[in-house]
Amino acid sequence: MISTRGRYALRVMIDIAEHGNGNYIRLDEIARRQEISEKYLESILVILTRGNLLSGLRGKGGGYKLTKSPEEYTIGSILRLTEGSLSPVACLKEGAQPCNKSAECKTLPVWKGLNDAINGYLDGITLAELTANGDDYSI
Amino acid sequence: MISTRGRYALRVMIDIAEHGNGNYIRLDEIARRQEISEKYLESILVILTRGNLLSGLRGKGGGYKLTKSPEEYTIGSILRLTEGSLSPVACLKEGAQPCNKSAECKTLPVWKGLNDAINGYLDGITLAELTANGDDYSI
DNA sequence: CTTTCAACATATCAAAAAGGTAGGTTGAAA
DNA sequence: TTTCAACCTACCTTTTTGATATGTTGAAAG
Repeated sequence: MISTRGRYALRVMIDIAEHGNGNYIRLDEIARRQEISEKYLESILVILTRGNLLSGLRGKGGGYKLTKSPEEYTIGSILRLTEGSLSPVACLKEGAQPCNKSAECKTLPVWKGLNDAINGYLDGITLAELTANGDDYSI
Repeated sequence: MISTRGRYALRVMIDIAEHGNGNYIRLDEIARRQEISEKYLESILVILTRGNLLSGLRGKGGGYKLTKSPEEYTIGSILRLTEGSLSPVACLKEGAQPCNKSAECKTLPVWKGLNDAINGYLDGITLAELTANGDDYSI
């Protein structure tokens, strides 16, 4: 359900939040710390950068840093970007053409409810709550 | 996330609950009504039968019927059987060898909470609530 | 102003999963 | 003993996942 792309993305965001302190961090440093291959990690950082969750800077002193403070990222926003969508079924994805049987579909309310449960849960947690210096997020 | 296997399985269970009335229903009848190919549907019914959610009878007058009343099936139990698992990550699947980094894993609590949210929601709905004659399950 | 450094871009690839098809076998009942 | 319909095994195509390799651009230090 959640692929390595999304899981790694979340780990990376935590890593940058904890070690960044507003400075740019190099890709190879993150890769080493998180034990992810540099090349695969790069493809994930591209997504996060294009989605404006991170900003990248080239050349000496370059790397990646957060574009906002950890409290402003929900886990849902990170995973929706990297996974493409968190919808349990295709017909609930953003921009999906509506199913012509949606009126009589007996299962649709289940998927809608599940969708809300998933997104609601993940949007209730921020990146700050997962970092060492963040608040504890246990319920 | 939820594949056609699980989605079809749920639709089929609703179909049998609504049209069965304790009698055996033939596969081709369900396939026609649900507009699913007989062969693909067969592979799904095998899973439901092996998992004892349905019982099958061969020969004339044969088919499939529920093994218990619709109120006794949770949606979660149907989907867990057909999808294999509803865990958002591999390390939370039943019988997965525990990750050696689980102690320091900052993301594990997120996955555990998500797992609980998903299974809790889906185990809170029964098959009876999705059938025409069942109760409305809206919250 | 050129060298260095590190992000950015593109192309390719193998393995696994999803989704579906085909044909034959068994067992229950008429 | 014939018919019917579930059951079983094997195969196949397409898509997704999870990478790897090679080269290009742009920012900054010297």
